[in-house]
Amino acid sequence: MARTGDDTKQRIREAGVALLSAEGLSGVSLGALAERARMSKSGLFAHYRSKDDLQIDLLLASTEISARVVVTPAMSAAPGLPRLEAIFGLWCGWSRRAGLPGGCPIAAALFELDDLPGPVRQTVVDLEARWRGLLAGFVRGAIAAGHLPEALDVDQVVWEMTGIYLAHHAAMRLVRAADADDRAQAAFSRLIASAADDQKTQKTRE
Amino acid sequence: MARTGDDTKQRIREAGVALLSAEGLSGVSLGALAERARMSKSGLFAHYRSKDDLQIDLLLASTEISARVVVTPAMSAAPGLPRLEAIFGLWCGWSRRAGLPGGCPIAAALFELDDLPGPVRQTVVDLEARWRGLLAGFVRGAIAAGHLPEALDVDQVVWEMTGIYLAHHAAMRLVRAADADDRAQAAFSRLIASAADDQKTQKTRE
DNA sequence: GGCTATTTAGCACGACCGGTCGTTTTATTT
DNA sequence: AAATAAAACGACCGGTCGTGCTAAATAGCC
Repeated sequence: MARTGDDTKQRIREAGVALLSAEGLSGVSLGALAERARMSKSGLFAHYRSKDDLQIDLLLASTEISARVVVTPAMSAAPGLPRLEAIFGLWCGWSRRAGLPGGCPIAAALFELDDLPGPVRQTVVDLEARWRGLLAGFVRGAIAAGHLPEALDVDQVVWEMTGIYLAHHAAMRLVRAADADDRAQAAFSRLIASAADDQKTQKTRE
Repeated sequence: MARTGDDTKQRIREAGVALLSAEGLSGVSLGALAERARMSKSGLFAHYRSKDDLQIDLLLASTEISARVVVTPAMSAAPGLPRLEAIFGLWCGWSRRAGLPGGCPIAAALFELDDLPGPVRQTVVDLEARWRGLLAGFVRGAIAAGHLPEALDVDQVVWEMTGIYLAHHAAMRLVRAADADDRAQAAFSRLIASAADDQKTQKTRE
């Protein structure tokens, strides 16, 4: 078996995710990626059916990495609120910790594919929904552990966590603000403190 | 006097901001914009020194619109907290209210120009800083009016408002979530409520 | 070593990119 | 009506884009 092609594909994915992180979806062109993977444009293209296919594969590869450096390590924290706090801390700036040269590829793609339709956009939407569901599970875990009130609007908390993450991304990448981590942590702490007294964020709709 | 060229430039800017809103900076190519402004590529280009120049002009045009539909109307609200609440409400989804076909051009550019350097990026950074300063002024206004505590960390509040705005943008444009406005409003209310009791968000550093 | 399947490279294509050219149209002034 | 200046035009430059088609290299198996 020992097919050589798998090694090459691995190389492509590595270089591709790095490029995706650094320059966004629009920066991932066949030529640029081929150069970085040290192979010809057509040789690279032979591994994919289309550019959409490539982009989707790179997005999936990104989530595989994030699962490895964000979700898995968070599971070693105690269930409930500690685990929720762990995953948020690991989430912010995970791309840096994963050795990527730029920011979170999915966050960038979120804004890049605003509304232009197509399979790539759908992939991003799906990945985002899945991640949102995963976060919601962590929040529910904190509720089950009695650390957060039953009546909490889980989706609202996840929604606001996403906002903090996006602000962190922007602060890090665009403004290059050194205090981004502190700001994000402060915002998250306030969110949790506010969620803890069920007065403020209790569920209003079904 | 009565120069014809100004009308044309006006048409270019209008079509350009619309295109920028719909497809982002990368969607604004000379050819595509020329087609939408119903003129030739070269005729369009004659109005600018370079593509960077064009993009910068369109970004400025966007802020002019936002100033008209966000800042100005907010000034008619009572000074202090009401005015702060007004500008936040007007901020979220302003592009839709301004008749643009897509989302906030600056927010999109924020993520599109992650880190690739150049004059366009610098423009976005500057515009963002200016907007941030403007928001900070509104927050300080609420403090001056006695609606928010003196010890409040103003920048932190602005930072979190930005997060809510970005989450709102993503929810509207990507997920097409119908409840984006409600979510944003709830998050903002919680932020203000939390800021009102100075325990949580008091200034820690200088 | 030769056979065959896979993997890579080479090459060409049409479309579009940002940008420049000389020319034609349009409007203003005399 | 003639002269002049501004504005828009169409053609075209070198490049890069995504994507096919074909040939060369490289592997595993007998």
